Amino acid sequence: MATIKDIAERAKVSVATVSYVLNDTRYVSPEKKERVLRAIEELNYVPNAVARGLRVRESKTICLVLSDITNPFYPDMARACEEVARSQGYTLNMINTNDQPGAIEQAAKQLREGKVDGLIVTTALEFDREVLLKLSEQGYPIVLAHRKIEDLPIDTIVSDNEAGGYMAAKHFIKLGHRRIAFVTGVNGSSVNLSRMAGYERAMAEAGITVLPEWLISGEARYEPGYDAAAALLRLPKELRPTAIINLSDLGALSALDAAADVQLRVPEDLAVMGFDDLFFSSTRNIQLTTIRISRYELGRRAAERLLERMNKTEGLQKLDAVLPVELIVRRTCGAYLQRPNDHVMLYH
Amino acid sequence: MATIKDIAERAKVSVATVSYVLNDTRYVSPEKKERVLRAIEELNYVPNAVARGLRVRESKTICLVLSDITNPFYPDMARACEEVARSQGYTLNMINTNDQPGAIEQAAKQLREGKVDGLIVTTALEFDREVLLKLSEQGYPIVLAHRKIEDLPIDTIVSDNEAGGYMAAKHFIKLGHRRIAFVTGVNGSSVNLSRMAGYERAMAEAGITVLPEWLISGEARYEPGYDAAAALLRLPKELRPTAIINLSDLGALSALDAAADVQLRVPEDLAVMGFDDLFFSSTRNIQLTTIRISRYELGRRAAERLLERMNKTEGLQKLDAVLPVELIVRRTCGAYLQRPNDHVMLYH
DNA sequence: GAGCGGAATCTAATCGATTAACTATACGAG
DNA sequence: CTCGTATAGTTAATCGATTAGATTCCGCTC
Repeated sequence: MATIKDIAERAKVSVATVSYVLNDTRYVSPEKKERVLRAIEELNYVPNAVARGLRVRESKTICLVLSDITNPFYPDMARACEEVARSQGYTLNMINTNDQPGAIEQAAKQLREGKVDGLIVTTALEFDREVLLKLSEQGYPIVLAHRKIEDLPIDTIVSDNEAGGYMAAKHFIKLGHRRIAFVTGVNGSSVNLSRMAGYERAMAEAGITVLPEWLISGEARYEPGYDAAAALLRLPKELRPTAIINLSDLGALSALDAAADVQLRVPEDLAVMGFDDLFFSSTRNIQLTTIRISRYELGRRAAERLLERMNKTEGLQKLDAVLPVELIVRRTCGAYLQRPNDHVMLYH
Repeated sequence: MATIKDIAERAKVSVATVSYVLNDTRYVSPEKKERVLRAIEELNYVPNAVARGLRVRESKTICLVLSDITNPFYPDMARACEEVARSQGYTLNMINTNDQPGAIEQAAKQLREGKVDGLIVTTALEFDREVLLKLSEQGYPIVLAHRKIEDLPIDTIVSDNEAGGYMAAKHFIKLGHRRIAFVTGVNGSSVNLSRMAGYERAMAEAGITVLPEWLISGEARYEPGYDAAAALLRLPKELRPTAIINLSDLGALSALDAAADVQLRVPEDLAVMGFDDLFFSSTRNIQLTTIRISRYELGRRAAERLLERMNKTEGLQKLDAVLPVELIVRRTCGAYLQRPNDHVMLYH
C-alpha cells in the first residue's frame, strides 16, 4: 500500500505538500498540485484513515447502541442513522445490548479507545445513568433516542409516548370498552413508563379503576407477548379485558394469535391495539390498529444532532425533542363496527 | 485522557514495560507489574485503539455490506455477525447499498483506508465482480454471504437456493397445480437466479411449459410484489396462475393482500408460497408456506470464516458452503386441504 | 545591492501505541 | 577471576498522517 511518503517522492515534493493537496488546506502551485494528483492516481493511493485519526484524534465513526436489531422496531432507526452518517463522511457501527445491565460499557469503551467519536443510545435504562453522565461530563458526544433518562444533561429525542398511551386508551374508552389491559414492555424503560402513564391518565379521566391483573409484562417481544395475552384471556369472565393494548405491534400480533387460539374473534370478542406501526401491521390479514411513531425520523434527528454536536462543541443548548405520534385506526380495534369511514385519526 | 506515557511516569517504568503489561507479551516483575496496574487503575487509563491500530495495522473492525437493513431478511444476519465479531474483540459496522451499482466502492474505501479489516458482502452482484476480485487479490479478507458470484476466488456461504426453488415448485405440482407463477427478486442476484432455476427444473421435470407471463419481477419487496401479484391475477382466466411463488416472504405477504383485494380466497382460489420464513410468516393470521433459510447461520458462518481468514492467512482453501433449506408447510399453500397432518416437510 | 515582505514549500515534531535491539545486572561454570 | 548467558528493563525507531514554524526564493523599494 502506497503511503503519503511514496506520493511525495514520486511527485518530488514534501509530504506536507501532499497533505495540503489532499486536504486543500494551503495554496499549492498548479504544477505541483498536478504532479501530486498524478502520483496519487498512478499509485492508487488512499490516505490511511487510522493514521489521520491518530493525528487529528477523530475516527469519523459513530456508534448506534440498540437492544436488538432483529426487533423490527430498530432497523428503520439504524437505516436513518447510517444514511445521515454516510452523507457526512462518517461510518456507523452497531452494538446489540439485549438490555443487559453493563452492556453500555461496551460502547463507553469504544468511545474511550477512540474507535468512535460519538454515541446514539436507544437503550437507555436507569442503570446506565452513571456511565452516561460520566461520559458526557468528559465531553463525549452522546444523544439519547427513543428512550430517555430524566435529569441528564444529554440531548434527547423521543416520541410522545405519553400521548400515545393516552390516545390508545382513550380510543378504546370511546368505543365503549372499560376492561382495557395494557401489556408492558422492557422494565423501567421510559418508553414503557410513558405509554403506561398515558394509558393510566385516560383510564383515570374516564373514572375506570385499573386492575393490577390488566398490567402485565410482555417485554415487547412475540413469545412473552403471547403468554401475557393468553394469561389475560384466562382471567375470569368478569375481569377479562375486552380490549388489549400492547406496548409493541410485535406483542399485539401475538395477542391476535392468542385470541385465535382460544377461538375469540378480533375485533368482535376482543379488541387489540399495538404501538409503532411496524410494516406488517398494515397488511390485509393483520390490519392492526396502532399508535404510529416515526422511527426513521427518530434515527435521522438523533444522528443529525449528534453530528452537529460533534462539529461545534460550544453554544448548543441541551435538546429535548418530542416527536408527535399518530393513532392509526384499522381492523383490530373494532372501530369500523361502529364507524366505518375514518381511517386515520390525528389526536396530536 | 491519560496515555501510555502518563502511566509509565506514574509507575516509574518505561512505556515499553507498560505495553508489556498491557499485552502480556513479556515477563515483567511482580512489583513493576503491580505499579503499572495501579497507575492504570488510578488514571482510568484505556489504551488508544487508533494508535495501536496504526502501529499493528489492524482496526479490529469488520464491515457488513447489505442492501437494506429494513428488509426483514437482514437483521438476523446482522445480529449474528455482530455477536461473532464482538465475541472475538471486533466491532461491526454496516453499509446499506440499496443494490446500487458502485456502492461496493464505499466498502472498498473503508478497507483501503484501514478503517476495517475485512468485509462480509451480502449484496454481491455481477457488477461488483471486478472490485471484489481486485480487493481479494490485494489480500483483503472478504467473505460473500447469501449472494454469490461465480468463479471468484473468494469464500462464499449461501443457502441451497436451487433446491429451495425446486422444492417450492415441486410442492405445488404435487398438490395438483400446473399454472405456477414465480415472482422474481433483485435482477441478477444469484439468489434470484438459483431459486428460479430450481423452479424451472421442477416445472420441466413435470413437463409443464413455463409461460413468460408467469415470471415477473417483484424486487423482493412489498409494493413491487403487490403489483406483480396483481398483474398475475389480472391475466385471462386460462393463463392465470393458481399458485404463486414469491422470492421473498415479504412479496408473498403482498400477494396475499393482492388476492384479498380481488376477493380471491387463499388457499382455495390461490395458493401462495414465499421464501425465507420471516418472523411474521408463522403468525396465525398469515400462516405462510415458505422455504426456510437459516439467516442467522448464514451470518454466523460468514463472520466466523472471515475472522478465521483474518487470523491465519495461509493454508486455507477457498470455502464454498451451501446451507440446507427446508420447506415449511402452512396454510397458504393449501396442503391442508388435502392432507392436514404434516406440518414440516424436509426434502433436504 | 542591501533589506524587506510575502508566497510557496519544506523540515521536523507530533499523535499513542508496539517492538526490535540494546544495556545492565546477576549468576554459574570453568 | 573471567567469561558467557539468561533475565529484566530501557531506548528509540516505527506506523502514516497533520501542521507549526523554519526556510527558500522572488520581486520590489530605496
